[in-house]
Amino acid sequence: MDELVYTTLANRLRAGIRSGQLSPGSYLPTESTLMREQNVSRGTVRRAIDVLVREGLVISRQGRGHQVRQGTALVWIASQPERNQGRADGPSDTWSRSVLAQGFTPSEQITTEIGYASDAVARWLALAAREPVSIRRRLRFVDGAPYSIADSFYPRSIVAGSDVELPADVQPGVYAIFAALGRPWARTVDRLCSRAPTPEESATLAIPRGVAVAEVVRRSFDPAGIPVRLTLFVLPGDRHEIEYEHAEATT
Amino acid sequence: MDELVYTTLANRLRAGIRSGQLSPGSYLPTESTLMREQNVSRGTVRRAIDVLVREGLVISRQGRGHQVRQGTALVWIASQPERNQGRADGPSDTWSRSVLAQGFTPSEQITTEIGYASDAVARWLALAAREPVSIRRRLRFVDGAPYSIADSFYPRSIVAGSDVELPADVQPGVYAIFAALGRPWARTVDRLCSRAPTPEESATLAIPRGVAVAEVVRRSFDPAGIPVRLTLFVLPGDRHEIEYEHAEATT
DNA sequence: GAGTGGTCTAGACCACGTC
DNA sequence: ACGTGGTCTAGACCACTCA
Repeated sequence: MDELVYTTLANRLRAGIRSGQLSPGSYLPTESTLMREQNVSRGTVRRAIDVLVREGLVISRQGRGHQVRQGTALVWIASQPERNQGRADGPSDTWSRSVLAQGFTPSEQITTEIGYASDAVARWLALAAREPVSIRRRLRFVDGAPYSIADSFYPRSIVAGSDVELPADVQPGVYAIFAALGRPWARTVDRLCSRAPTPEESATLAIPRGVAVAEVVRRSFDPAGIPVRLTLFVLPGDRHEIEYEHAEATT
Repeated sequence: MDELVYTTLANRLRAGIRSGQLSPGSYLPTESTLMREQNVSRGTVRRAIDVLVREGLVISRQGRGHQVRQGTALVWIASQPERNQGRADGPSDTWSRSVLAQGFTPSEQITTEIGYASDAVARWLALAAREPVSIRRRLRFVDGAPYSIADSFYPRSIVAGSDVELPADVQPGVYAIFAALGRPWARTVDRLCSRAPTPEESATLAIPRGVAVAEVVRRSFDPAGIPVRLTLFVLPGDRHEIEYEHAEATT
């Protein structure tokens, strides 16, 4: 069933990685070595390695070699997104806290801009196309390496002039500001899909060729059921696990 | 920035698909046609098409051609998994109900077996390795086509002899049975990751080459915090969106 | 400059689907 | 029998890294 040459080679290499024979951080034999040892052509060798790259086991860099990835998948806690807003002890958002708890150093680069809603954003926020929105872009880093994107979009009709538009950690939290503006949210829904990254995402997040990303569309609705906040997360699949807790599992 | 030949060709084809020029269900030009028209070699043509296959836009079949996929991504409602258990009006599980609501026909093929916990299952269920578990495998279909896998694992020490071990839709619901056994669950946590499918998954779910799957590990805990149920979902990325609702989004 | 991986070509054979 | 895509080979040139 598995007589395919590149599959067998991929399996052989994968076994070496899993068994620890090829330890994380070390390099695979070079392509020419594998060609010689396994008596296959370069195309076949590259195809086998490509399988491992797409599985997130191996990182390839031109001029360097094919390196076994360090297994550093972080857990992204998606539940209760606002639980820590405005806390005094340490960073105020759930993401930073959970990265810290896993022994790594989180950081964020926040920029804000005023723009017009794209078609997709308008659809998610139930706005007319090209209505003004306040955009808050967060590029997240773990131990200094780019990790994920979290871009929030707010209808300008709600947040114009408020602190939400400042490019900094918002105190005492975005939710509090929305509550003060009379538009607290009462319900949040996430929509996930996995897809191939766009070229821009590959570049800013340094996503290895072939790795998929999870895109999370998070919308928050006010008590009247109108969406007041949209956040788009882009989470590279090779460094993320996502965790959700169901609040009430019974009935 | 994008001078790569295969990338440009992929972009050109993708544009044709998005614009509707290449409508869903129709076939791309054959590889030899593209070679001739674009003046590139076969390897480059195949690489470009491979990009589209991995994005879930195109399906390739030997001897047939490269076909534009029909866009039929269903939404998988992950929240409140037990809400509909034991209902009389229609199918009892949330999945079937949501597929019906989206205008498709769900079906399931349920098999049960008694086995021993693998390392992974034992770890998730906090069991010793190779402890006996009751396994309930569900292969789910939409309009007759295989769609996803949902395999549940229960410690045999809890469910031995109960209706959970029957290969049928369980009445009045698995939760009710666990409650009757004195082990209702009080908390459910999902862990998601996206990865490449195993060869078996590719075969049973007919996953096109290169498409990633989302794996969802769902665990339910009894009031003492002991895991009593483990369900592993395998959801091909090209036909699924996953939706979570946050129960309490405030504070 | 030597060696690495990244891209592209040209050609071969095989497996599958259709006629 | 023919055309399709799937696999594999051999060889070329380029871009990058590192000594």
